[in-house]
Amino acid sequence: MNSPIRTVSAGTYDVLKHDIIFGVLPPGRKLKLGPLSEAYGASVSTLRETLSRLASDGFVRAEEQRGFFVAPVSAEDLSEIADLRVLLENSAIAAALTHGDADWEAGLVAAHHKLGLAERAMAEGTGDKEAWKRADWGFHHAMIGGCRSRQLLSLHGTIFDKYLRYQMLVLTNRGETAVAEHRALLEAALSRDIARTQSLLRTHVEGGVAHTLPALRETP
Amino acid sequence: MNSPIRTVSAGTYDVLKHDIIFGVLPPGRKLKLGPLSEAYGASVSTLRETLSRLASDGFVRAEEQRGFFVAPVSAEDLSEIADLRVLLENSAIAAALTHGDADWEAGLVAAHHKLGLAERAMAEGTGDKEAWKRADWGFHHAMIGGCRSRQLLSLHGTIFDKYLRYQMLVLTNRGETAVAEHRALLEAALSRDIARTQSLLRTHVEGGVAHTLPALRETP
DNA sequence: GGGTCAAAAAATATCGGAGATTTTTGGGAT
DNA sequence: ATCCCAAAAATCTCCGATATTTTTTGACCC
Repeated sequence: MNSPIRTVSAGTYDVLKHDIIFGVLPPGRKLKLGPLSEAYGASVSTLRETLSRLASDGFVRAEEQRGFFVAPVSAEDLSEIADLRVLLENSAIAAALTHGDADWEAGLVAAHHKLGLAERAMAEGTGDKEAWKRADWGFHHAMIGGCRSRQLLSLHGTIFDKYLRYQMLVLTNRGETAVAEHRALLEAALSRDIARTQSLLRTHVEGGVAHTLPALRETP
Repeated sequence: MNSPIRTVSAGTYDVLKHDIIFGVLPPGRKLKLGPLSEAYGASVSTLRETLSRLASDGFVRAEEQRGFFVAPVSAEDLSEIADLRVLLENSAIAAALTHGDADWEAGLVAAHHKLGLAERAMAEGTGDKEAWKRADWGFHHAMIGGCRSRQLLSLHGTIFDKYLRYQMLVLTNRGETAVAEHRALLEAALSRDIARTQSLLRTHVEGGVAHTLPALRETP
């Protein structure tokens, strides 16, 4: 086993990003360097580096001479992010369904199985919200993993995380509907039906947005 | 007049990004913190912050414990970036041609006029390569400016800059061809012909790639 | 000649503090 | 009560120094 001697910066980046996505640090929250330094065990200089990176990714807003804030949320922003996710993910789907080999199919089936376990656990109340969403990411990422474009995968990853933050924010579980959509996506992908897979994805994402938007308006 | 009291960090970010895009710092070049600190007039800590941001944007590669490097280039990478540019820009074009108002049309015509001046100056040998490319960016950005999605515009801006680096790297000027393509793009956009504008853009970008790829293989 | 290993050199990652800027506080006038 | 302004507090920005890691050097052995 190789021991990943992570740097402090990389470590706090992960934790901070996680805390933003999963709502520990709510949208708009002022990120004061002093307190954060203590809370996350990194010096102010290191934290600035981390926050600058998160600002580049769009999870943090940096205002010169005024500091850092958790990126705000809005209905328009969610709508833009969802549109971009569909655009990028559908483009990747077209490429992946064209180029995908046996390994890709195997990985996709495996990821769907894990997702199924997580979804069942959630339905029974024994699940972990975070593990569930990680499995969700795993499934979608396995599907587009065969697209052969690092740039596209990288962009999609960032957009997916932004989309995920909105989902975690309102904490909605579409239960059976999402389960059925995931199964349909798997089948369409395995049968290499690009148009159908893309159409299912669009429905999948738009369904999630429709579920999220009302709850979002309550707590802006 | 608002006084732009920029921070050192923001300033070096701009200069560094510029130097990468315009080839002052060639692909793969090791970015040693000490020398850079002297050259760009910022301390090591501040430079780290800047380089981290550029790494997030994809212009710099950061390897833990080993430092920073200018992002490498490759034919595959260019191909991916060009595909993404077409995907994002065409999506924005559809929205902009749907929503664009009088201000949008006026801005587009103005940007095209400026681009024409810059192109003519280049043809006569009196032009500045950098100003020319800025005008190019101005035109394409004016076209998609009416798309109403900040997220999309932001992503497109980054991808455009990456594409631009490849163009500057091989220093090719397609002259008359590009001029004609820009005029055709303007006319198609003003007549709100989405499909035609998108088709023209794809040709425009793929033409640029075709011109860039051969020269790229010579100096990898 | 080529490979190995340890010490030296170089470069990075991190920290704490000094100086500059913004925000808050609180007294006094309208 | 509200507004204004100066002083104080809080905060950000930046730098130089220290600790840790990687790379280079070169002596030694096979």
